[in-house]
Amino acid sequence: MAQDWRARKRARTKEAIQHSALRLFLEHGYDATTVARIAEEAGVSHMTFFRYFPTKEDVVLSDDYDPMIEELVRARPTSEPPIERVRAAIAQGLTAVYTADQDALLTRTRLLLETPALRARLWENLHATQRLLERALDDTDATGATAPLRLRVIAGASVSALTTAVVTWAENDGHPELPQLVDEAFAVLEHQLH
Amino acid sequence: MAQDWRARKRARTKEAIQHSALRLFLEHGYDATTVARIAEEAGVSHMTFFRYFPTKEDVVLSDDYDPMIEELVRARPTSEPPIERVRAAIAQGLTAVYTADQDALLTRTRLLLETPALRARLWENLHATQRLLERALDDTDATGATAPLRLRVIAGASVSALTTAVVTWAENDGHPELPQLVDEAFAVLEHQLH
DNA sequence: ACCAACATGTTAGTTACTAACATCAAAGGG
DNA sequence: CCCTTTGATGTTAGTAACTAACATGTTGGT
Repeated sequence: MAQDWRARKRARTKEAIQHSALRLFLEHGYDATTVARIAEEAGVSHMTFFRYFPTKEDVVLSDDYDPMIEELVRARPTSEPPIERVRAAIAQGLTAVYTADQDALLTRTRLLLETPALRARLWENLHATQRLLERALDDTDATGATAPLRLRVIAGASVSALTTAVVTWAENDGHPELPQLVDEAFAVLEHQLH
Repeated sequence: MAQDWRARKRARTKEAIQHSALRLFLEHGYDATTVARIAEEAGVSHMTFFRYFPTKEDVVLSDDYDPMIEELVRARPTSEPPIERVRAAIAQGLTAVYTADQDALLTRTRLLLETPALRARLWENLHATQRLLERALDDTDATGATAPLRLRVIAGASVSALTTAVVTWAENDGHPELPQLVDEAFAVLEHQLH
């Protein structure tokens, strides 16, 4: 097939850029690394960089956890309380990611938290995840209407708990294990709020 | 005094810049308004702009709610459960701000939510507020140590509930009243999580 | 062999933001 | 009343992220 060759080449180029970028970011820092330098390192022009990543930040931020989480949440029975659906889905998805890429996840999280420009975009991504959870939890999904306040608050609290766990995990150099921290964070939400 | 004259002049210049900026943002949009144009409108050079606001975003984002919230939280008796301290403090501070600047608050919130660059920075500010709450709630404040996970989760959930309420309020053109929405959001956290 | 599609390069912008130096006005001491 | 110092502002010249327009090559189908 024709498309296959194209797709593979695109994927290779994208990975090359991402790889070079992360290498340079870790070695010299995010701000000190220019897009031109990344492009040079990856053997492309700086325009090619922007064809693959709309902004410099996206090289670090792009991941595809959101679709996975959405599927997992929708897969949980609607008879469960919403917070339980989210907790279980995140626990499930997280262990998959965690066992596979633990070290990479820690390095990337550190870079994200250390770099102001990346932090800002990261928080915005989290609020996008919140909106995604709202839609996934809302069965009466009238395709455009916003979810009721209760579901929005639950989605927000869940994202916040997850974030707090990840931040704490990174600040403590990866101890204790992230899935355990996430469990503890949700336990606080569910039983220790007062 | 000498300082008074200086301080007043600085304050006037700052307000002039902020005022011109908001006017232009509302009229032509954030991205379509250049810093140079704002400076011209305010009758200063573009460098003066950056001496008062480190970035273009800060013209819209700078407010001083955080110190107020911190004081109010610390003022609540430590015998109360943490979430109740935060809820009460926010309710208290909010009604003050709300009754005084309701319209301005709505306009500004709309602008913030409509503009991607501002949204990103806004979410980051909220996470700064979360860290502030963590410190305010932590009595054993060992000046550098991070708060225990329980308090971090509570602080995060509180900020998230407040944010969700504000966003919902702005999306519904200011109905119902913001303080009521905030109350409802915290009620969900405290009694409707399962 | 030729044509269409697509990835890439080149070039020339715009704009946020920084740094170095100049200017000007007011403050305060002699 | 001058003179020095200090703080606010302007000017100029840069850097770097991003955009738009157009050119070039490379691949796949006919």
